[in-house]
Amino acid sequence: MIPSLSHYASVWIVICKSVARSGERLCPLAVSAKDFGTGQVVELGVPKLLGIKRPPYATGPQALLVTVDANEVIACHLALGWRLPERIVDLMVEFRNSINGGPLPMVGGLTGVLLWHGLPASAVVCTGSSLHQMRARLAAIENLFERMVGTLDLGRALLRGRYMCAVARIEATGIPVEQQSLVLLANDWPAIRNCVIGTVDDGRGVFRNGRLNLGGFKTWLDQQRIVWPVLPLGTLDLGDDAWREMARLHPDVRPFKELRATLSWFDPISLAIGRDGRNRTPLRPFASITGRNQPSAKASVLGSAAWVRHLVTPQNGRALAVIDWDQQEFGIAAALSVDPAMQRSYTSGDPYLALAKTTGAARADATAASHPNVRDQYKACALGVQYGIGHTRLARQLGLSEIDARTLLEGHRRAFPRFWRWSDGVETYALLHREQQSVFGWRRKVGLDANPRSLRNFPMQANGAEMLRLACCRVTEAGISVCAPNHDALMIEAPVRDLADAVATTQRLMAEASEIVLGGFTLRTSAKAVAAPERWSDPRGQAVWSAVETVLNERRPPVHQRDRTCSPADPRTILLSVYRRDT
DNA sequence: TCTATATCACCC
DNA sequence: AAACGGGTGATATAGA
Repeated sequence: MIPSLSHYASVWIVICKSVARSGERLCPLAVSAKDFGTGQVVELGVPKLLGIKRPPYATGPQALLVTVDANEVIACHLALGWRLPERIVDLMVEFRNSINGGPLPMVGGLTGVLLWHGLPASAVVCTGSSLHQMRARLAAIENLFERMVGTLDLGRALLRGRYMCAVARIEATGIPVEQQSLVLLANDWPAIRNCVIGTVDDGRGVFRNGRLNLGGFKTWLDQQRIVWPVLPLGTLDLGDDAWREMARLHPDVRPFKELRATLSWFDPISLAIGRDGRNRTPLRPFASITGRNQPSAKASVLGSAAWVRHLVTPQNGRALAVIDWDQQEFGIAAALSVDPAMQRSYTSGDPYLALAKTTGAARADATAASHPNVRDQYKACALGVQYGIGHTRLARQLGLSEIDARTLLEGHRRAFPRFWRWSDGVETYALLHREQQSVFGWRRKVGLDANPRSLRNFPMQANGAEMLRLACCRVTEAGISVCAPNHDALMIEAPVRDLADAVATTQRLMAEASEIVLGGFTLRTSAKAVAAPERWSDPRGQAVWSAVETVLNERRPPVHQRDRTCSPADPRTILLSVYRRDT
């Protein structure tokens, strides 16, 4: 046995074969495992697998499980009712961590990793019986483990493996969506979309043929006496910033802004909805350079335009809550830079106003209500600094002169000098060591041509991801149903009477996760909840949702029919599966 | 005609 | 040369 593994009673290589239709829970087909010490092999296939009540290998703290898709293995455990492994290492995740930020293998999957390490890969791509393929995979993974084990940071690899348990649980839970509206949308989206456009446009000719009609838009702007930002060539600036700013200044612009996403790419058929009406998408953990999850945007209701979240509705007797860290990245920067002024700003509860006060732009007795504009400017400044914004873009974003934007940024530098020294150090360290890493060892290789703004942002984003992963672990391990993580937030679900407790527990665990990642500095959280039969709502998507709902209501069956279709004996889910695109 | 790249939407 | 980080994805355009 390899020395670093000597205190494990057993080390098992485990692989699974499974199928997962879009939106459905994963379905196990086969499990193969090999005892790394003794060479004993266990092979379970379909019907036998389903009759076995416990895994054919140890799962306690003395047993180490090694795999290349921990999520799949754990999902199989969940589907089979097996207890979950307490110590699991995912070699694909560890490989990704070892090369992250540098060039990727030419080939994806296990094959690419084997080739990268100069190990034979032909056996895992060869055709043959299912059992033969499983054996070839198992042998290849054993080789790979022998090659990688010396370089593994086992403690941190186990933390990432623990997160995979949370991922499998969350993916199995999914987000409840209200199916009648979804079925109506999926059934006739092009027509409904046109009706929604018509409702929002209301005869003004701003939209035509499903897209913004420039002539009609200009006419409407003239009528409204709205002066729209113009690009150097004289054409209207239809970029994101211009829309956002104009929507803020002119409420009538907002519905048009919200409509743009709907027109350009939303398609209800693409949402991955299971027959039980839950939105399940692979979270794709560690898919981004910073270690964030990266679920498919089109398959998830959380990845679509904000109005789509109005489909999220808890089932009867249940309730949902979203809990997010307040100003997470600002808080991380304050903690890691150990900037006392920045930490005081965070702790004050309103970092942006606190910054304005520190610079002298607002008096000590100012409030968000009394100084909304000053607060907005310092908010944009503080958020922009996290991404390394320059004065030109800040000026454009806020409609200020470049001089004024410089003054804002200079105020940030004077208010938080320790943060700026730390940020300089982050960039210097990354370029010197050609590497960055989060507090628990999510690494990124750095080239000398790296974008300095990316280097300076990495600690905030990567440690934010670390914090979210730890929270996912602790909240799911506390027995709370987590529907989805969302970068700085968790969506949880519980029976209505239990929700308050679940929210309180989640908030406590998220606060503790922030302390663990940030060395004692606590981040606040905020919660928003909704109970059945109410639907989730998002102010950003309100206008388009209202139009969608108006169109849908004309198409809903009359109430006496609706009662029938809602009864358990006649599940609407059958309808839904008809419209769902097969994988 | 197909693929690579760029642009512009959205999310955090 | 660009000057706001990390992504997904649809669509348009350029080039083989």
